[in-house]
Amino acid sequence: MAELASNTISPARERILEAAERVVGDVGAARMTLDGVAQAAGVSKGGLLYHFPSKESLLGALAKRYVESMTDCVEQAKSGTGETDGRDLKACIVGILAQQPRAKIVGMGAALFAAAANDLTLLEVIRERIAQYTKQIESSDVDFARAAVVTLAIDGLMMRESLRISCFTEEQRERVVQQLLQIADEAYR
Amino acid sequence: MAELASNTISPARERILEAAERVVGDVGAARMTLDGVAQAAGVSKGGLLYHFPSKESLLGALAKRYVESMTDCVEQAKSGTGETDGRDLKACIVGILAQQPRAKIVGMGAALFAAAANDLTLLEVIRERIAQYTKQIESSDVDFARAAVVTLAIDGLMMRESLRISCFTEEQRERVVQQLLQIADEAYR
DNA sequence: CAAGGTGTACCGGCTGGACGGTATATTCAC
DNA sequence: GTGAATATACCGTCCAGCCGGTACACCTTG
Repeated sequence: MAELASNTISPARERILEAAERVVGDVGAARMTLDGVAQAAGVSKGGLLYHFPSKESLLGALAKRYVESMTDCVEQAKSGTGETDGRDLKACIVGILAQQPRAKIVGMGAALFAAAANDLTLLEVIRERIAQYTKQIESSDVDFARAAVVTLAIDGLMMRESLRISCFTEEQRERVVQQLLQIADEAYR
Repeated sequence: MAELASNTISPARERILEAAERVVGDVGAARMTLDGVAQAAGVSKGGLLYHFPSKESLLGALAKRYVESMTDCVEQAKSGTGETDGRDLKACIVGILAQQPRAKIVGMGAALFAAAANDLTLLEVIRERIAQYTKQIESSDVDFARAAVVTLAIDGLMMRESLRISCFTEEQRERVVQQLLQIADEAYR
């Protein structure tokens, strides 16, 4: 478990969020109920509602958590490889796709779809993040189109894996990641 | 119960499917109700239930329609550019991403997510299609990794647009498509 | 051809159950 | 004892699926 530097962290709160992700992955976004999440988290419904006053707030927290966790992964990979900032395209690839507990990313993707299924506006957080990133690669000296293709491919792979419709073998997946790294390199000519 | 052969095209049936896509796009997957779809299609709920005996069957039809429509787009683009088969990577790009009524793809993507939200198993159709396509690019003489990246980027862009979180300008999007075409070309060296 | 029969397409009300949310009770920490 | 954290019971709403009915287009058959 990584320690979260953000706001006050309640252990129960975290347990609920994790349980919610599990439930979504198991039964699908639309069939995720508050009772189900509470049961999976080992908490009563009232306890759940204490931490998240409404279903929407739970979904919102899930979406927010997704963005934060994603940024964490990239940040971690960036400091790990010692890349200068402005060149975090490769950190995205390594940080997101080569993550050790693969299930983490899959679960968070599923949570994202849950948020989307229940309320499209909950995706605003993601949209802002994408807008920010798009602007970043546009204003830097990197080849825009190549960099954009890399980010799109990352999204595509994540989506497939979250929806469990990815059909790559481990070896094929590794080759794809290597290819993405190469395209990212080419973008820095 | 009336079993409909998959080929029979009832005008009402088609109208319902289109309405369902519209509703999903408007209110989100989880808030899609049979009443809402029936109203949007200009039929009564009973009429809807006549064509689709259950909500699941409606969702299933939506997913199936998605796959079929996708194949149609590619097939159409392939015959349009006169490419030899085995080289339909570029046809995928042109057929799916450069589609004229953009809303069509967006709507179908939304429908796909609706199906996924209500029942993960409905995605089996998509999974099979992806498996088939993965095998195809693996066994052909095309550079597997490059081709895979192209398909992933297509998926990523489609997903972003279906979820309305894409932030590209028209001009940027065009450059991305051109870049994909170029990478597809490079894959055939 | 008329009268009754049969199948298709569609309608709209109903209901049982599920689900989100509230109100209230209880426990625990300080 | 005070307030945070958690549990239980309950309420109102919403919705999927069912059912009985209608309209109409066809057969039959006498």
